[in-house]
Amino acid sequence: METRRIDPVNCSVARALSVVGERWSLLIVREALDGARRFGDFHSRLGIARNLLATRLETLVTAGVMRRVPYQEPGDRRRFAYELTEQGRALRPTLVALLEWGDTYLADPQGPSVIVRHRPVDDASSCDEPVKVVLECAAGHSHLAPEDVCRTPGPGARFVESS
Amino acid sequence: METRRIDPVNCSVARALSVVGERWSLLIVREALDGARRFGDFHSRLGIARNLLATRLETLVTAGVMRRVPYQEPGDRRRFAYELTEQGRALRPTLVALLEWGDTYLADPQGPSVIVRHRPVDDASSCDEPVKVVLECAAGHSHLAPEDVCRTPGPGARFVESS
DNA sequence: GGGCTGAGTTGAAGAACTAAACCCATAAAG
DNA sequence: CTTTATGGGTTTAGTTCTTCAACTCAGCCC
Repeated sequence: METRRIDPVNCSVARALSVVGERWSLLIVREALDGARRFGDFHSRLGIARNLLATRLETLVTAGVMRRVPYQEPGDRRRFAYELTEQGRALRPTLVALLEWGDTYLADPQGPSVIVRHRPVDDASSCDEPVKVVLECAAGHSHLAPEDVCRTPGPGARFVESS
Repeated sequence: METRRIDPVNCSVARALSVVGERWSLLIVREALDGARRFGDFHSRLGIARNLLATRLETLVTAGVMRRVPYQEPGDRRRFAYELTEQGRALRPTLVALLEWGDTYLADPQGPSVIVRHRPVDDASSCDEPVKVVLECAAGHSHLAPEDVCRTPGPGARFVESS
């Protein structure tokens, strides 16, 4: 029997992974969300090989996730920093989801090493409660369980035949 | 089989990525969420090399993301299928977040190829609206922007020296 | 000039990925 | 009872990615 299925490779998940699916990309984005800006920041925080860091940063810049901005500190030469674009900051939910999953199933015996809180950086005034990622539908139903959702073809769907 | 696992940083994101951060792992989980069960399902849907699929499935099984279950179809020999554990199904929000990010920034010109809807598989009765992932804090503030959250140390935090 | 620092490059070794051929057990066909 | 087909892998060979360490380069500081 032939069935038509959504082409699994023509899919935003696959495209997203082709940009941030490499071993270090999401960790680089995570450090950037946490304030890393310079080559050496990323290198020393992550322990990634320098050449790999260079090519990853370049990949992320050409993909539009990060931006290479010149800067100059007084009494120092002109250098480059890497900062997230809006596209890069939009990866926050993905990282929170991964963090939550890791905390739940691969936890350090001492508990999570990082907690994401509801507070803009450098603003001590707001609510500060831990943040979770939840699935919510357009009709307003929130906290959907993984079983409560399914994939359906969208306008850009390609189909493949399979037996 | 020996698995490498170079815990780069003590963080659940890094630990999560050491399980599902390899090139195909999340796509395998995605196909499983969409109903793939057998070796050949994954192979034909994804086009992944067979040996790699075999080791990925083994990795996912030993990591507790999938389970290897024997089954037998009438008039056929006993075979094995791979199904997600609860831990594996819990990756749904991560995949929805990646899908959303890909749809927003790497979209196919025709629009998304996949839409996730609020409906249990094979239940035509429920609301069917598209699903999004949102950040929500324990105090009930919902739809937090990436800028509204920050990382803070948790009970299991390790600290490293850096200059 | 000589040394130091941040920001990379280069190169060799090893690990991971790909593709294609091969293997094995069962079952169905001849 | 031999042959062929099929699902589910394993082997092998070749290519690409990662890693680590060593090297370069430009500008500041003495």
